[in-house]
Amino acid sequence: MRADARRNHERLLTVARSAFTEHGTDTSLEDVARRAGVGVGTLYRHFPSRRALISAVFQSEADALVARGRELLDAAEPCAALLDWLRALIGHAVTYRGLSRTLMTASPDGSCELSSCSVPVRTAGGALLARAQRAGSVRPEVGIGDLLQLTNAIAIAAEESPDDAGLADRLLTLTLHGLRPAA
Amino acid sequence: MRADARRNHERLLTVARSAFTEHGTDTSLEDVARRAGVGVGTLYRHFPSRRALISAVFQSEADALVARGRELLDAAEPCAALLDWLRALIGHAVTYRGLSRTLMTASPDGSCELSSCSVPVRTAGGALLARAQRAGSVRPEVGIGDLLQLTNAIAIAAEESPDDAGLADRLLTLTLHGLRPAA
DNA sequence: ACCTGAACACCGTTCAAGT
DNA sequence: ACCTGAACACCGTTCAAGT
Repeated sequence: MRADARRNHERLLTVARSAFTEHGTDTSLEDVARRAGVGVGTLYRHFPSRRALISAVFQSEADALVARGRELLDAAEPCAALLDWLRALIGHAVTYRGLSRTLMTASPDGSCELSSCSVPVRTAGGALLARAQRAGSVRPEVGIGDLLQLTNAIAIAAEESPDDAGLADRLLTLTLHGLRPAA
Repeated sequence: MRADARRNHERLLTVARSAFTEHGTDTSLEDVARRAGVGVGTLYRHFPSRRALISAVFQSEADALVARGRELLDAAEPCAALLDWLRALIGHAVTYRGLSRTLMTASPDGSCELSSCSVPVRTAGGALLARAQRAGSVRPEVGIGDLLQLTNAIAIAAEESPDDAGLADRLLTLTLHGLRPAA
């Protein structure tokens, strides 16, 4: 890659990250290009679709989530570890408004642009869930796919109610109660 | 209201209803106007915003939900009645893709265009929830606001996974488990 | 090899002119 | 009193021309 191309690539990522934080992932791509000091065409050359750009921006957060998941596998309380991790997931989703929506549409197999983010995240969550299930603190019939969809749904609810700061946590707690096996 | 104005109003409602069913509530308003045989300006005269149009279309479903809620207040099992009603709510939301999103942003007080729909629905749900709580089958600290936000969130997850027909039901079941008081 | 930005298509919304 | 549709603003995406 040519030096200027590489610089443009990185500039676009930086600008896109802050634009997504400020205005959500639906922000104007024209605006991103302008703020990065490049033509729109250059943006499309580097990131052929909005999803590709979102994916690239989210990649580092996804890595962090996977790393956090690995740490939490050693935590004392498997169920609390799972909750912590889901909270972290929601935190990322709320930072980039609209991300949850994009993640929800990412198919579980590796077929779309978001797979490089969503598949490892899914795997990390799956490990935490399985551990909590082995410990008997989560119902065995719950799947990681369902749990992630529900968590993303909660993130969307939180995005839409910015004035209710505790909502996501309350809904997550409710969900966690639902995960516990019947007595 | 003049006769032609009344006819236009009804035509717009009919067309909007089917357009929302086909393409979701994000459908092109220009298209709705065209299919109704009126100019765009006429659409805006009758419904000054997209939300106003959505609200008008949803009004009759909201009425139906309220009626269903009243019936279910006499059902034998308070908790099962609540579940039935939430399922019905999700059904409406899935029919009009995007509706849940709009409903989620409707404030609980009567301040926005959607209040004429959302407030009565909220009240109906609140009655069913309160009954289940009095019967001791739902945790007392859960509020109707949180429950509706979560239900709408589940509806969004279902919309985004059209290939997984059972998703909404599974997530709703999970939630209902969470509502049960700790043993 | 990469970049630019004009060009095209599309949509939401408004408003002057018409009936 | 109501309707029409052209006009404006905005955005996503493509591609011919430039370096």
